Amino acid sequence: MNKKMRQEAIVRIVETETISSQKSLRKALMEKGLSVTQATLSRDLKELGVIKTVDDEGGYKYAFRENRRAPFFRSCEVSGNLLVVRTDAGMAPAVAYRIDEMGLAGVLGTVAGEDTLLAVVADGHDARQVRRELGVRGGGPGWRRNR
Amino acid sequence: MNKKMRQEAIVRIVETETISSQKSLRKALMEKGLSVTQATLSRDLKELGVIKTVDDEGGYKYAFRENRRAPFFRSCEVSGNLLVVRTDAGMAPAVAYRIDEMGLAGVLGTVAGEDTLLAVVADGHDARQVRRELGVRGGGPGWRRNR
DNA sequence: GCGAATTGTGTATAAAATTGCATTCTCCCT
DNA sequence: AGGGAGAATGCAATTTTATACACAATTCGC
Repeated sequence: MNKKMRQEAIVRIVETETISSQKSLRKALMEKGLSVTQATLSRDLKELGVIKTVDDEGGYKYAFRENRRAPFFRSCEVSGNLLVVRTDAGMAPAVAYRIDEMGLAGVLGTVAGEDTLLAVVADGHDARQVRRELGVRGGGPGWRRNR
Repeated sequence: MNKKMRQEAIVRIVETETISSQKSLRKALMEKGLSVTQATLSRDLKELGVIKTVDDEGGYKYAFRENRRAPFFRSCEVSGNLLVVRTDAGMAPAVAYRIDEMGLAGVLGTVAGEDTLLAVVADGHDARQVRRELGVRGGGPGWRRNR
């Protein structure tokens, strides 16, 4: 998929270069052979949690917002009535706890290992729908770790 | 001096209300009897380090750029050779894991309950220093810096 | 107190970001 | 394979934000 590659490229660029407008980010992507409109960048940045901050010496610069949703979240797939959620090592119990806490109607319960957890979806509920309710966007590891 | 008052008002508004454009911030200031142009707000926000972030439910919202701690992190106090870290419910193991992962020289080990964890600091190391290394900002709420 | 330098602000405008809408692409289900 | 639901995206228009310039206010050295 293309969105994924593009967003990965954006992550890299934002991390390594000083970018201060979507236009110049677009240019940087062009140079990597990725063509995209500025509107899409606006959406990507929102999705990735990239914000325009003020750097210490008075300029504007894009950066990742901290407080990202769940830094430890890796991916979430559907299999039958199960959600298989992968997390950073050791984080599965915490994520499971959070899911339980949300009290989604369709979730019967969760069981967590170290970096994987299963959420069991009730008969009559759509696992895919539950996944959506969990707020899982683009599926895969678009979610970035802490540093 | 008026700038000071105005900026204090801005701080208060940004902290307490959900503002997502300079125009609506301007309106909020109007209601407090402070009249100012959008251009000045742009400059004020830059100066105060207020940025437009993406909130958890997909909207834009102004916030201070300094408030950058993990959402699950609540507080961290020092007592003797212990760090007592409070977290959101269920998150303590995950946080403990992260601290272990950092491999700080002064940390002998951690033990986590549900929303609290202890990190044991080795003799000869300063717990306060370790706390700093964990990236915990200076004491108490309301913390903010302006260069 | 007086001029020079610095700082603050408004106006107008340029630059940047967001969004409604239409279209296309991708899965997933039968 | 075919169809339908969502997701992704471009385009265009709009909204939002930043800044160049001019001028007023304040501060600082004397």
